[in-house]
Amino acid sequence: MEEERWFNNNWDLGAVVHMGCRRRLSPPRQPDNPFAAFLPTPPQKETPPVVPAPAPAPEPAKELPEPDAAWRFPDLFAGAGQDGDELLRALLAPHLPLPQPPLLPTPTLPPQQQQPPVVAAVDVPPPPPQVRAAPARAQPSGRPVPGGVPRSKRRKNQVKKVVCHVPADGSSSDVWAWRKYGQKPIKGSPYPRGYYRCSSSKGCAARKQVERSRTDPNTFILTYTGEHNHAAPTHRNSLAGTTRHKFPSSAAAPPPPPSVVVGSAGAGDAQLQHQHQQRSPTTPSTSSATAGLSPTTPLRTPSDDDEEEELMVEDMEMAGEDELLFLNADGDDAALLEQPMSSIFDIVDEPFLSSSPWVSAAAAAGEPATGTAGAGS
DNA sequence: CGTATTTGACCCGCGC
DNA sequence: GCGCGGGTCAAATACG
Repeated sequence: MEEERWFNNNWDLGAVVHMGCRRRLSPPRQPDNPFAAFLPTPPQKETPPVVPAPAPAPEPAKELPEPDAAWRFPDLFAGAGQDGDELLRALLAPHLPLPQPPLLPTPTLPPQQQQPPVVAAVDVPPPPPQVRAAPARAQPSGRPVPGGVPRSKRRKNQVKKVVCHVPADGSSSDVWAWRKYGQKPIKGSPYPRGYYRCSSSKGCAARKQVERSRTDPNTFILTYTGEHNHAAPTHRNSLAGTTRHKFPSSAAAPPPPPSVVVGSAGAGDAQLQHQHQQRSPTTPSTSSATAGLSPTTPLRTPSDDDEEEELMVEDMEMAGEDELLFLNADGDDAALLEQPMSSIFDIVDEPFLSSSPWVSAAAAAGEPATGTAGAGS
C-alpha cells in the first residue's frame, strides 16, 4: 500500500532524467518546479509512508523550497579512470579536451548553488565466480533482451554504473533522449525510482535510474548504466517522438511537470511547467526527458555537503561496490565534476560535439537545446 | 500515425 | 529452498 502511494506520487523522475548530472543555469525559481516532486517534499501528500524523513510540507512538489540554482553535470568521468568503467572513460575522454569553462559561467549562481553534484562511478565488480555461476538462463520467458544480454546477466554484478548525486532542484539535461520504461517504489525509500532507457537509439543499452535520496530529499541519485552505442543525437531522434505529458492516471498525484523544457535560463522552469501544462508548442524540445531541463538548482546549505558525502557512501555500500569511486565537490575531483555530463556523452559522439548545439548551447544556457529528444522523462 | 508515459505483472538476483 | 526486493517487459492510454 505504501508503495502504491509512492507510486502514485509519480514525482517527476523525468525531470531528473533530463537533468542528468549536469548543472545548468537556473532561473530564479519557479512556483512549480518539475523537480519539485523530487525535492524535499515528501512524495506523499498526506501520509508519509514509512519514511521518517523529515518531509517538509505535505504539498506536492510545488511547495518545494526554492529550487533554483543551476547545476551542472557531475562528472561521472571523474572517477572513471579507475573503475575501469569504460563508461567513465568514454565519458572522460572527450571531456578532457573540452574547455570546461564555457559550460557554466555560473555568473548568477551563488556559491552555495554551485555545488557540483556528486558523482560516483560504480564499478560493479564481477561477482566472485563462486558466488554464482549463474548459468545464465537463456531468457526465461523468451523475452528478447534489448542489448542481447540476458536480463540475468545484466543484473547487479556485471553492470557498470555511474552514480551521480545531484541537487534536487538542479536539473540538467543530457543530450540523450531517455524514455521511461518503469517506475518502482523502493523499499526503505519514500520515493519511487524511475527507470529510463536511452531512446536515442533503439539498440542503445544505456539506462538511467532516477531516485531521490532517502537521506537527503534534496538530492537525486542518478545512476547510469550501460553505454550508448551511438552518437549523441543532434536533434530529436526519430525515436523520440513527441513529447507527451500525460497526467498520470493516478488522480491523486498532481500533474507533475513531466518534462523540462529547454527554455531560456530564467524561464526554464516556468517553461517546463508550461510545457506540460500548456504544452507550449514553442519548445518542442522533444519530449520531456531529454529536452532541456531547466532545472533549477537547489539551494544547498553547507550541511548538505556533508550529507552528500554520506549519501555517496551509502550508495557505495548499497551498491556493494568496494571499488566505487565517489567524486565529491570537496575533493580535488571537484574540478572534474564541473564538467557537464553532457560531455560524458559527448564522448560517444565526438563528431557531434563540433556541431552539437547542445554542447555549447547547453553549456551556456545550461540546457541542451531542443536537440535531444525528450524522452526521458 | 508514431511515440512517450503509465501501470501491473513477470522474472531474476540476492540474502537468509 | 524460500522470500524479498529490484529491474524489465508489455499493454493500454494519451498526446503531438
